[in-house]
Amino acid sequence: MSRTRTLFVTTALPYANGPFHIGHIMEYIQADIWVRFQRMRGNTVHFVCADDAHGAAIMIAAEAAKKSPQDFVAEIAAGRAPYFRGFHIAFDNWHSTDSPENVALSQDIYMKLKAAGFIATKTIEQFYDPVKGMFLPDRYIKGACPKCGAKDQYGDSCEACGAVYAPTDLKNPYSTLTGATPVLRTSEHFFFRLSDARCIKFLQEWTRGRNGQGQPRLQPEVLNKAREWLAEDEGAGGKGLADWDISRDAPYLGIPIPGTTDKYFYVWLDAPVGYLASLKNYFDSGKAKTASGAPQTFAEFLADPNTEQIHFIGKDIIYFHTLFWPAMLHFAGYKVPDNINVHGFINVSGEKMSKSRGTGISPLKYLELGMNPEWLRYYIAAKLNANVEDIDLNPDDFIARVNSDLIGKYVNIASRCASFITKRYDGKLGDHDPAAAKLEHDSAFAHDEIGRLYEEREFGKAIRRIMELADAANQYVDACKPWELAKDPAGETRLHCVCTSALTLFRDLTIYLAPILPHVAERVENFLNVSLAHWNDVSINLAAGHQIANYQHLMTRIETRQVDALLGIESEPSAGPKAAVATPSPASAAKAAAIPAPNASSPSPAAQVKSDASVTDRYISIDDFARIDLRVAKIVNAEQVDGAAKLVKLTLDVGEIENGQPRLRTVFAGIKAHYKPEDLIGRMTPMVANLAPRKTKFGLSEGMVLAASFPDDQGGVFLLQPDSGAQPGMKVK
RNA sequence: GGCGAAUUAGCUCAGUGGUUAGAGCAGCGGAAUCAUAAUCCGUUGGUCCGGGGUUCAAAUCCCUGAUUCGCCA
Repeated sequence: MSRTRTLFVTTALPYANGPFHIGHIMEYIQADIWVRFQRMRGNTVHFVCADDAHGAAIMIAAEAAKKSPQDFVAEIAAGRAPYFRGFHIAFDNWHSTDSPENVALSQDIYMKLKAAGFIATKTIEQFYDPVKGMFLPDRYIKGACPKCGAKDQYGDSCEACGAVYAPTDLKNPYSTLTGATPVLRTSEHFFFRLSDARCIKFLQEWTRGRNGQGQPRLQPEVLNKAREWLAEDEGAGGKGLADWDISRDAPYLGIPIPGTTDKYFYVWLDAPVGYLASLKNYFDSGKAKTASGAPQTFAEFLADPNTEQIHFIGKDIIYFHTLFWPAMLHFAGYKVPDNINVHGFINVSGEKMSKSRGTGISPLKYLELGMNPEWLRYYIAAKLNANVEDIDLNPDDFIARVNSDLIGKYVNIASRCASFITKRYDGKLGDHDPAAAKLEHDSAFAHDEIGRLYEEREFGKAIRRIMELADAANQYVDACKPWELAKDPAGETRLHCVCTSALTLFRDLTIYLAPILPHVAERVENFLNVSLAHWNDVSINLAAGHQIANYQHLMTRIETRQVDALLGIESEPSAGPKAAVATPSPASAAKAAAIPAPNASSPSPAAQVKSDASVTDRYISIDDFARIDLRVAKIVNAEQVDGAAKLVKLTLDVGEIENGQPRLRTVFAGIKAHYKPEDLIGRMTPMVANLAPRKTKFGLSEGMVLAASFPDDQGGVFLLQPDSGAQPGMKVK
């Protein structure tokens, strides 16, 4: 086994002016999967990120919200945790660029660049808002297009005719902050001399370089882009890199530039330094440990030549991470990144977002609807590869892929074998089936190939390979027909072997899926009573006599209605006979939206007051609620269902009459563990009377009764009950 | 405007000069009933965006057009 690695991994710093969108979550999931995989390989990983808390946009947004920037950012930051918990994203540390560490590091880097002759000054002319008393970022200047005269165009290009120009070309320009006519005003700016020959030379080498593992530092598409910027190709006009303006005049929310009284670092200078600030904060807290468990300082860690520095980012911020960032670090004498791993954007239903509509899928709403985070982790992993490609979250595909792969193929293997072991062999495994030896060997042997795919961030290919193994395992079970062996006393021994081998294959699959499905993997550890923490655990033999726990279902299927609810699609009114007219699948008719990848700290987007989208996502209308036909039901009978683990069969009187007779309904409720049937008879409870009937193994279920519980039913399940006096059939409203 | 990327089955995608273009899912037909309906076997389905060219041979290389998406000025 190769020696273990020490990794410092980051995701792009999110700009602290709004909650996370699906693009952020995608990036975090991608990086989290990769980090978990590295840890399973025995590598030491420090996985950190931070809020990007500076810049004009936050300053202006905070002012609009009548808050201090610190309070404004603190509120955003306080809302981060539910996303991480909810989606199993395990950062070691989360910090802020508005922190002492970041001030010290940014100023140190600047001073070193200055000492090395990389800082120049130049007087430039910019628009200034005389009312507000500040220089205006381009984003806050509008005016009429100089070409076609269209009004209210931004200072870079015209949305009406497509003309491109400078803000100073606008006719009748005005400040979007105050409406005032901006005036041109000069000031001295500081520049990082990217055009310096030393810089060009360094970047040409760095971009083409390889990391400590001998792999290219940049993906091919990213390298091409960088080479274009570096004007390495013939015919590029030899324009090369322009110096980078790194200062902003007061008032500005940022870090003061040493030696000045009224100038601050441009937010994009101190934003990536936030990676180091968060790491330093983590080391200073004493929580960071070496592989051997010894404490280590931030300085020691960065000075160690074996430390690998890896950044996950979206394609929109390649420029900053392949030019400025490595050059800044290098010429300030800091360690440079080993890899910049770039991903594309995530679209929803193949369509890009319309800015006015807000975001398409709210991660928070996903969680609030009780949807399983590992569904999304799996689907995103299945779509991700190592290329800079946009991926598409297609609702129908999401449902099909997750249900088919995870429930149909993967979970099913455990589900179909476990009961034999529990019921017939007292929960103890048997010998392995000699006929499965090749299958078990192939499965364990695949760990190299699958590991390589994870390492290369080819998660989609890894999943494809894993599912081939799942298919093989199901075929094996099918060929051995344990249900027939079970009928014949002579098949007893072989039945034991077959289930043992199948569960071994399931164990392997769980290890392979563990970076993607950490919560399921934990539950399988309990179920199989083994550790699955290491990639090489696939080679450990599950011995005869090994005790396993009772199987509990590991994952349920996604239901279309959940995805519809997530997308804000209203379901068909179910009152009355359903029209036999073909309607497009609700999911495929999803409101299209695309979300850009997390933009580490783009200072350009205006400080949109963007709470609207999340607010409208959070509520339903009274009409939505009225669609649910809630009625009081009397439980006239309740009985055990043979063969059902959780279900109780209820017979309900909802006050309905059919052909002069009371029409009673049958509902299967998953409350067996919490109520004795005989205690239920005679009780009143609300039920959803217009829930679409659903076939179960035990008969048709015509509605559902309402009960309260936490997710996973921890702490019990409690049937609701109306106050005394309520009669069957009364509407709940 | 210049440069670049993408376009393959109903859906999501593999496939960078070599049999008759593949997979998963969906669909269809069977089988099975261990599994919280989950499985297995078989099978339908393609103008590889359009057009032209190079080649014994093109989804693949070249030219050109369309659409989409980027980067740059």
